Amino acid sequence: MQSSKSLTRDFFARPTLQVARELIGTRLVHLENGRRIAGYILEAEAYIGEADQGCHARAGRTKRTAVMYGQPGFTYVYFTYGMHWLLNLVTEEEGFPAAVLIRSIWSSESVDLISSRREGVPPARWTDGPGKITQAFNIDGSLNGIDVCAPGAEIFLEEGVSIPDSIVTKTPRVGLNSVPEPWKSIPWRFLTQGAALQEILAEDK
DNA sequence: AGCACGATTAACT
DNA sequence: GTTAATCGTGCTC
Repeated sequence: MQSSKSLTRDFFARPTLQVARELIGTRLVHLENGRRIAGYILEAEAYIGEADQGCHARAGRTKRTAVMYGQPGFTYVYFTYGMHWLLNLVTEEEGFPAAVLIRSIWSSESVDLISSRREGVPPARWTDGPGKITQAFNIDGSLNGIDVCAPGAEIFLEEGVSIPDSIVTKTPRVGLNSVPEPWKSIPWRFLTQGAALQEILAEDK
């Protein structure tokens, strides 16, 4: 049974680890020319404050990181490796820089459009990486710093399915190869997978 | 002004 | 397992 209730600012104005965990199972929606492109978030990572040496805010407030210092519930979309856009959602109170990186999604709406943007790729690989998500959902820097809690927002989140703790795994974050400990290994990545998850998704028709 | 590198991906051996 | 692609950002000179 699908719920269409949108996540409000209160959801994002909380500790980042809690937001990252609870985003698992919610639906990300990109309203593109009025058409819904959507899917269930399966993997997310927390980036928390200037002390976190894996977080971009370790460099302090710059033009790029400014949005992380702003209100929770805004997008932080940045460009990396010269070719990929990555989508984050800003968390915690205004003034404290933190965000959640959306790393993996199970595509559920406008799959024909997603398929065409991921030509030759099997469905399970359409959106199983942060750069793949933005490619499939057509998200880029023009959508940086938008309020996902505003009525009619182009990007927003909806209550989706309930994912029990028994099928949520916590691991170190991915790709922080030159980040010092303890930040490199701290388990701030949340993901869900497996047969039990597939059953939950299959029942949400 | 120059430089090293990255919250990645796809295509290799 | 390794590596190229490709460019904005932040740091150093």
